[in-house]
Amino acid sequence: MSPKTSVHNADIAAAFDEIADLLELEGANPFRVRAYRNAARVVGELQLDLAARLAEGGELPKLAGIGEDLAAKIAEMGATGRMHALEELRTHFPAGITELLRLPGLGPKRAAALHDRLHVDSLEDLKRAARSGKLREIPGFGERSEQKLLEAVEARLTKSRRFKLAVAAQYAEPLARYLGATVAGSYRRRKETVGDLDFLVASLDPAGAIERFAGYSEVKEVLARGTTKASVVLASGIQADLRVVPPESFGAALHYFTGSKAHNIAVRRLGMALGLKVNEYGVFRGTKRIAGATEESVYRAVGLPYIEPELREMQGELQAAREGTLPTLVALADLKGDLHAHTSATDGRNTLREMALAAKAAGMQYLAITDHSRHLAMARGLDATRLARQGREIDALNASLGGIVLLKGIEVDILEDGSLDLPAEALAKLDVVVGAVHGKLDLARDRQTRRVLAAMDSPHLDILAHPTGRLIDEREPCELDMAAVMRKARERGVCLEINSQPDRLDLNDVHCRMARDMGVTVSIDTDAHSVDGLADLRYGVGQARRGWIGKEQVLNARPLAALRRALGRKPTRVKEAS
DNA sequence: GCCGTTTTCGGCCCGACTGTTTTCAGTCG
Repeated sequence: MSPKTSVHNADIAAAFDEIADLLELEGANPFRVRAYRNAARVVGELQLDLAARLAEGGELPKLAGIGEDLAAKIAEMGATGRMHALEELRTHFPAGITELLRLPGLGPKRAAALHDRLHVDSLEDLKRAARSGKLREIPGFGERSEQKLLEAVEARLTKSRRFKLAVAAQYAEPLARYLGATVAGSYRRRKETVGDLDFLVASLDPAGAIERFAGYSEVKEVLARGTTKASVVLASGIQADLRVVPPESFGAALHYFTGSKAHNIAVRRLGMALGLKVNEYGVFRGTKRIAGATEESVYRAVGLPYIEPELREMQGELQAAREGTLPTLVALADLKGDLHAHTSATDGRNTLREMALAAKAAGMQYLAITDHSRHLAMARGLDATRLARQGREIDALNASLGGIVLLKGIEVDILEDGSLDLPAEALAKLDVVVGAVHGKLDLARDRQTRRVLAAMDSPHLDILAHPTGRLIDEREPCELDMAAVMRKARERGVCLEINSQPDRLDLNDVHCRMARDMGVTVSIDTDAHSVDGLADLRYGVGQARRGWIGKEQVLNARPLAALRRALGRKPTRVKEAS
């Protein structure tokens, strides 16, 4: 087989991560492990498709943290679809062992102990061992960790496998291009994770389209194959369905396969009330097709204006459509800049200058540099002195670069008592202060809420970053009274961030809608840790759109002058935090 | 395993927290 096109950056990243896991279990040199982890992150974030580049006979670009050895492993995987070193390592351990490491509170040392002493090799094994009370008998474990692990493993086992939107995109986009297809389903609705991929092709030659689909180089297994539809599993494990319809049905089919199911049912019901039949082939009066070539025509036939895919969740969109009050959703092109980004001064990988040039190339008017503050030791967070020095560097760059303005900022830690991790004098000199909770994510709800509300009472805080701290499928959101946070945000003129990192998407869609309904301004930011991270903005935009948010409610949809006015005009402190 | 040399070896972001220990290893960010 020629798997050249079937390897994506996400696959290479996953292989490196798995090697890192297995090396850790073996007790390998931690710096070697870190090299693999770092490489996984670099490759995973990269916008350039490495295997495609290699397949075209191109050279691997020089990437920071990828030396001779790792480059050879990437090349091997690009050429063969496999990585020998990984397969060799796998033979040292049972297959399920790495999923244990994904559990919070379980690292390589204790996972190895479980394996060695209890033969726990999978989530199922762990559940049994924890239930039988055997875990607590192992040194390093106790009653409490037994209980916590049991909860974690049960939560994990009840979740079906879904792919994060940005990962799914790596598989969906090349296949859509290959087929000349549109991706429908929850992918088109920009849900944060997707279960499978739905492709739609308008063609008078369905057999040819099906043939081409089944012959795609990444197809691992053909589950079903008919004359107008087929289902396959791709090498990545994601299921892909193709439906082929004639052009006159394309809009109806696109509507049908975009969903959500509840939205479709409601639209069909509207049609029925008008004596119409709505299905994936069109809108029919009796046997006469009266609409279906475009989605607009389908909606028009049932008496509605076009409804954007992100809104089709039965969250009031039909009523709003009837009343003519559908929102005009924010679009990527509306955003004028980014207010949360890191540099190599802390845990970013690119310099100030590189970030500035990349933001300019991406068409941004401004980019706020918001490195971490001192409390985040792991990131070598900035103290007031280093922050001031960075400010001078920014002044110099702003004087020399054209076409992009760097704003001076900080991602300041919100400490456990709600105070900010830098002195007020230092914060007062900045253009924008982004505050975030990093440690102590597991405080009880009332304490966590008090902490965040107190931080928002600071006259310096402009934006509350990734408000819940969740990591999709990895870490639960912290316990927070979001309604109280939103009320405080509105009262204090603090913006809530929609963090665009594909692992975060925090605020999530529900909270975005809440912010919209409560009139809270949001800021859609990348939290980029590299120049490639700037491209994640579209994922934040997707969540904002799912939350009905329009550009007037987005801080960084404002041009620079208006942004500066907004940042400078905060309500005065209303009352001290108690 | 990478990197940058002080050029072929030695350093590599490190402090806080937790539950377990009784002085700290493991985990996290």
